[in-house]
Amino acid sequence: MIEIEKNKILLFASEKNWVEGDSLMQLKKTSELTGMKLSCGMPDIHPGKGGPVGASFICELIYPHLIGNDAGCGAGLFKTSLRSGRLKTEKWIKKLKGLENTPERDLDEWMTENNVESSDHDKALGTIGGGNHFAELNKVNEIFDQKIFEEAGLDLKYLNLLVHSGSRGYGEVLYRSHTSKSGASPLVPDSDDAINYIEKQNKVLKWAKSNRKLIAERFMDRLNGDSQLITDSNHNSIVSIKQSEKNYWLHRKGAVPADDGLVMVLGSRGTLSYLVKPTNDCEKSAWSIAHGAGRKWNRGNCRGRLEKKWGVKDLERTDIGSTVICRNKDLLYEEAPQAYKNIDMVINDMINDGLIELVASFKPLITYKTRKK
DNA sequence: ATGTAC
Repeated sequence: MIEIEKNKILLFASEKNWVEGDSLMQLKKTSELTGMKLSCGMPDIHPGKGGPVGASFICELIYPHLIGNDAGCGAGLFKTSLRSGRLKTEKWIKKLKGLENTPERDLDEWMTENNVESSDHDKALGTIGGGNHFAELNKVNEIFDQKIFEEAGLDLKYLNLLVHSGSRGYGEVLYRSHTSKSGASPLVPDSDDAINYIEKQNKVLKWAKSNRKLIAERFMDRLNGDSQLITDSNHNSIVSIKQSEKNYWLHRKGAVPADDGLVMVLGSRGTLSYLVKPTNDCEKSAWSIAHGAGRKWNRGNCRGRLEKKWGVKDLERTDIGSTVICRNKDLLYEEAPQAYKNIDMVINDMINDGLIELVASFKPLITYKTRKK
């Protein structure tokens, strides 16, 4: 951990972890906002639109623009009924299609069964979305803590599904409800607007979690199997916390709660992802840990940097042997493993700072993004 | 990131 400003700005990264300068400038700028008590950069910090991605903030006020338009975005890990000893990868790839479309099943029934409140965004429920979102079938690669692994409900003999998605248009509407008239200005806690915003946000967070569950079910419908939730954590949210009898608002942007069970730290599609157990020492990082490898290149650079050396066919197959389903060519390049930092650096930094213990690692087999051009 | 924008 590097103390950029004593008790005010902390960076949970080692000296050898390359961190883009712009993201540190953003971290500093954010720390100067009115009411900001503590700003923490995670080891996967990189520049974002309203502030850095991969950061947690403890603040007296509420700043929606720091969270952005995808509140509730997160990752869910599901155990599937597919045996890991019987891979039918080619057959599965053929069967996986249409996940970007409105669900074919009876949504009303599903929403009732799963306690999802109806909203203007029902049609998007169960769809993956764009950007870095995906649904990925994976295989346990290594178990570091057998006891926690088993207690979590995982089993080496079965494949798992990792779903990274968010709140789709619902979060966008929430974001705009504040920023269209108030921009980057804060909400004052206990004001009607603040209460209303947080209430709406909490609905959005629930919706996004349900979205991941339905994506998992739709994915497994196509492979004639089922899925069982192991752990789900969002990485874009604002929650209230109490510290020495005072109320604060904990903002997490591309950072995962460290006080709510096991967490999947996402690699790129060409590397392992890690299931970790946050430690009680995470108080020092505002009860937050990194959400993934973190971008190395911004989206606009990727195709230009990679196209000469790697074609579509190359990128559809990763070094780790997994297959990527992504018919959108720009997106295929934007989300190439090369565009991300090394997940092992992020994991090692967190271990060395005492933030996490490893439970298991997972190797991707099929990463579904979109069949639409 | 987004039922994507002048």
